[in-house]
Amino acid sequence: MTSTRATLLQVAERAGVSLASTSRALHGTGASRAMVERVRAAAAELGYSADAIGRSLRMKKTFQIAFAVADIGNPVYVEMMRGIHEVLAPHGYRVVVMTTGDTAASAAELVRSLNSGFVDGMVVIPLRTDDELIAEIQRAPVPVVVIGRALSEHGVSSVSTDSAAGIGQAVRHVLDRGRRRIGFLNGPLDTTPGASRQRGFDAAIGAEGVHTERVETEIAGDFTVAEGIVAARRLFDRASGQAPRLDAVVAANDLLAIGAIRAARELGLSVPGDVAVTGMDDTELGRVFLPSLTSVSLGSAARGRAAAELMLGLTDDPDQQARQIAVGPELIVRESTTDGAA
Amino acid sequence: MTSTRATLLQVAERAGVSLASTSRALHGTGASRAMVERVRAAAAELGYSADAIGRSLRMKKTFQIAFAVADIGNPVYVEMMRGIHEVLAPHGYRVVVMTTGDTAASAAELVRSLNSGFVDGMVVIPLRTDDELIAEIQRAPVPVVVIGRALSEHGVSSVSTDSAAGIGQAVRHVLDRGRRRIGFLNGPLDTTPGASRQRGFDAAIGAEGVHTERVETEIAGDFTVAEGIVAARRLFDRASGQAPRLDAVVAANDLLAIGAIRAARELGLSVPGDVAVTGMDDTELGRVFLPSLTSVSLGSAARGRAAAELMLGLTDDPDQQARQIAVGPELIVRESTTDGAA
DNA sequence: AGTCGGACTGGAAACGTTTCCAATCCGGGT
DNA sequence: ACCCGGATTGGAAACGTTTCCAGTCCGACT
Repeated sequence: MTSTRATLLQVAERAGVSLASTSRALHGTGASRAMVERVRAAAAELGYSADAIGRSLRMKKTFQIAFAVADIGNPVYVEMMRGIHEVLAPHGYRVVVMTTGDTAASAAELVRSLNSGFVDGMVVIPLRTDDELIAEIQRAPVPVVVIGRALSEHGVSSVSTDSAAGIGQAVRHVLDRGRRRIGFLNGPLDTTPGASRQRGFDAAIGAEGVHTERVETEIAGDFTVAEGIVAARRLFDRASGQAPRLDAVVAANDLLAIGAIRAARELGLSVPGDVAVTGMDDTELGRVFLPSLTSVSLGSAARGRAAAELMLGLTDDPDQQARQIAVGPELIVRESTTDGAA
Repeated sequence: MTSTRATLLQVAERAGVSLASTSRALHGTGASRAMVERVRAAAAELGYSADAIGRSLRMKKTFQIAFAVADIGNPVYVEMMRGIHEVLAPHGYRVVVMTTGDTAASAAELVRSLNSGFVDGMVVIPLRTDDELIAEIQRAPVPVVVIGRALSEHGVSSVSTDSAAGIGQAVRHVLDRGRRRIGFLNGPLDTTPGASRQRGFDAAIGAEGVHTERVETEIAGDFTVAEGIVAARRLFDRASGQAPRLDAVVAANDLLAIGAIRAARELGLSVPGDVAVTGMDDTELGRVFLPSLTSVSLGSAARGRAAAELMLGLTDDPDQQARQIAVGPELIVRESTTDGAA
């Protein structure tokens, strides 16, 4: 019952050999069979286990990767974290979670904190991106991988997904099902996802050969169910007095979509009978909801895994060229746009 | 554009003062006004920021706390992590996430890994607990706080909740609403939550003055929606041929509850009309579900915060007496047990 | 038998920080 | 003018590990 942990030096003394040999014997290279055995025995007797800090100091490697998001607790981020952890853990890396806050400046500060060297790299999902943040990423002392916008022009490694194209898939899907009066429920336009999804919607509606009777866009205060309900009410209200009621709502994420469904129910509208609803992100929430939610999967776990793979490559060779990986969106059709009749 | 980060020694040379004074000036105690200014200036010019590893080695403190759960990704754990992070971050602690795997042995191994000293403490949520795990916790070189079972008798700090009492609240609630044919949908009995919730259910049903017409228990293979659906089908099937159909299902967590609702819908049963359903954990999933889910809140975020507070106390004084905190369960009534008629 | 080379070992330095201890400085009281 | 003490300062050690370098040993080849 030693109150203090055994050190390598103590193992060395116990085994009656030098510190250097002890290290070699335990770490594994260039030690004789006999030496290894002898040292192992001594280490076992003392219950030795190597100190991570001492090792880190000497090796200049912490075996830790930071994962920074605006809000741990958001299901999408959680799934990414799971993906990241899944890839990194088998390689001996620990994952440190951090929160960026929701401004680009606070994210930049977090990136700057990498200077203290507590981690070998960082995977970050900035809600908003500006030049300062990009500059900070470029001058970071360890590899940084961005999940979100593709940043090839800045020489930053990133994992992106074409959420604009994803919204396009959703729009075409509801058009295919004969809907012509379409509402788009988006989140704040000054966020990265908000901006690109708006772009995707406008492009899809404006595309060659698309015929609609009515198109409305409404912006929610945030990407949450609560804000989704409020904004969806406005959307339906706006559409009410006038002639044709909306028969489809394309939402910028699953939470907003669920908000839309709840608002529709309040008005006595059935989903998908009166109004079809699509979400985005393919969260568990949407999967188990009633009706289950048609949603555009952006491959959260896949993006997390991809980011982790990129990171592993960069930690091996920090000077390698920045790479971009794109994960394709995929429409998952479920009950909220299809029930009974085709 | 120095390719390598500045070290304290470089700052000292630049300022033309000793290493010791430089450290004091930046860290803050026992340095003259002039010295502080001089060193600060030099540090700023070099873009110096202290190396976390060097500091950790010397101070024997990592400013990191581990959070270990079976499965990051489970909404309940995520909320706890958020609570933990919320309390710890302002004190300068980082949170390292780790997965225990679902056996007691693998959790024990994780606790043993604390010997490498990469972290100042650990908050762990063991799915299963055995003597080895407890022993490992007791001999850990840093404070360990357990969320789950109260472990006062072993001198282990823990944050617990009386989920048995919580199930009791749910049972009484459905009884109050006139339901008499009650099914209990539980998860595996060899898990900590499974065991105590079963105990709570049995106690509530067996309590003085409780009148029921029918009581059934069904065990799902896991605490998931998918397993919940399967087990709920068995529950309803079992009840079918015979006379009175179940009019309430008490589920051991929200995921199982949602599984029960889906299974009920398959059979054409309305919720809460034909069958009332309660969950446990008060997850966002349940909050936004349709119908919104009556659920027993075990205060996930609150337990996370409490565990973090305990941890802060222990890192200040590792030898202080182990403490136990209990967070009371609270029934949150929503649509799945009440709609229209009282 | 003498030399060469490979395999192994030990000494010592280095990673970047904080802090103990001794030394220096300065002003004020005698 | 001298000494005392508080306030600052610098030197050096220490935290625990890995790894460079030089040295030792031993078998094998000429």
